[in-house]
Amino acid sequence: MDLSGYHPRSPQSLVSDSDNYTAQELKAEPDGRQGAEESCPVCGDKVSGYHYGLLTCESCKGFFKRSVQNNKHYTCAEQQSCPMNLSQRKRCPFCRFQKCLAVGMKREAVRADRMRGGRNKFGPLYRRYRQMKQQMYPQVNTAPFRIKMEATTTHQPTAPNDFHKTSSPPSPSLSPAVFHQSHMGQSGASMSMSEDMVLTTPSLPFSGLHYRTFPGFIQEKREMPLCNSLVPANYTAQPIANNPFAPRTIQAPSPCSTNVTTPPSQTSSKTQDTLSSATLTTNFLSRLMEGEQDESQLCAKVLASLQKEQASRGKHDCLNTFSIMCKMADQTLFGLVEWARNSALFKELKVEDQMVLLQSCWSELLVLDHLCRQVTYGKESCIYLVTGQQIEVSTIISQAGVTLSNLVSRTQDLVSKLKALQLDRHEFVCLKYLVLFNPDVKSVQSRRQVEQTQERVNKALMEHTIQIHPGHSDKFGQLLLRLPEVRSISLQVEEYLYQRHLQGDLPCNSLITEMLHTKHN
DNA sequence: TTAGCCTTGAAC
DNA sequence: GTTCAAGGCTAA
Repeated sequence: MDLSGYHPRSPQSLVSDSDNYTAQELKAEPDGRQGAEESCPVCGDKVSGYHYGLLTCESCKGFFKRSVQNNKHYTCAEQQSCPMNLSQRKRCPFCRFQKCLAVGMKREAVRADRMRGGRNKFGPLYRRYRQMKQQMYPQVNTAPFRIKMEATTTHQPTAPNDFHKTSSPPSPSLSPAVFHQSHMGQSGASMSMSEDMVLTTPSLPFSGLHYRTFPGFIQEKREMPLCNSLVPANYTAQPIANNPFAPRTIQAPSPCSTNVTTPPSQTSSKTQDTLSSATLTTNFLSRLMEGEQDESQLCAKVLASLQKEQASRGKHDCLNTFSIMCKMADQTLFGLVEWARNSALFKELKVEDQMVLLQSCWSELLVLDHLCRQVTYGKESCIYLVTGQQIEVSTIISQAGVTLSNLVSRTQDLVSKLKALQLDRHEFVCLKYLVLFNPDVKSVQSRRQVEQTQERVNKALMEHTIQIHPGHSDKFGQLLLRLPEVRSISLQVEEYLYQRHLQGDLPCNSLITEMLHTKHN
């Protein structure tokens, strides 16, 4: 196993003991988010540290260990969906163990030889998780945001499907987003990030940052503290005319209540077979959609990160535009890594394979993410940033060098093609999975498993395009034909970023830098 | 069987 | 020498 590839011991590495966010720190820090006493993802009890792959409490650690060591086979007396919390965790070991596995506890971390002490292969993984947590939930409570914000135009955009509006306000703990709203308020704003360029937000298509999401889509049900509470329980998203990201006529059943591995019900009718196949595809796609990150949350994280970065600098030491862009990309990348890590399909892979796959495709995922944002929100002549700001393509091209201009042009060309194809959200997610599950990556151990998943996603994408766009028979092929260009752009991005890094332009303590180093080492 | 505390030992 | 995630011990 070679984990060093994923955690280079370079001087630029983020990973250092002083940077690590230990379980002790997690418990001790008074900060409202990261420093808060984290709760066990299985039962909600207080975590005692990393156990078998993730932060859990002492009792679930012991329970998981006993279950695996003694090869326990529990049964559930109910419907295999027993509530799991501090007071009820002892009631149903079956559901408890299932929850342990579902949240990502790893059987392989329980030692077969029962050897005590020492560290295991998950050490680097734990470090990575801490690092991600630190980056994704920075402490931003008190430091003033020193990026200059200037209100320019009064603008109160209306969301096309703003069903969150009447709900309760977001949690006060979401300080970055709250800050953003209170400072940008009802106005458009420009962010003077450097002397060389000013980004403006002349027209945001959403009524409020907190409620921004892909229009027409129900919020993800799980792990969505921001939006989940804002969606009425009985809400059903309605398709929006001409909105490629709106759900179509085929309504996906709740992913929680369906089992994609369940064979179709017995029927001899060809029509029914087709319907069952369509349902299976829809269910599978729904599962893929489960882990999609909410755009507003990502936006809040990016803003928080920028705020933290700026707060740590001197009053007259503003981030330049390139640094801000890098920071945005870095936070987006953290989000993508988190997305992959939370994916049920991805979790089935060995940790080593997860790492090499992510290491191989991170830049492609970034490019795809960017493309999706442009297709969804972007205007023809603007680039839509993850922060909700827009920047004129002509401004970039006039001020950027040859390589960057070329990259922007190529990307915009691709955006145009994808817009013409009316890429929808399901298709976009499938493309991400196809890129992630690449069996051709060198040193993948479970190649067959990766291959099978890729084939499965491929099939789902094909069936989806046929179901949703029956009049556009070649859409599937057209979508796949875009992937080599995505790959090509991503390689050019990597090369460009590496050159900027060698020139000292890239922030050292970034995930992107680390990824670049790993590749070049 | 559970769960809190203790011991261990490789990695740093 | 320190850290921290393993396994072990044991009272409830």
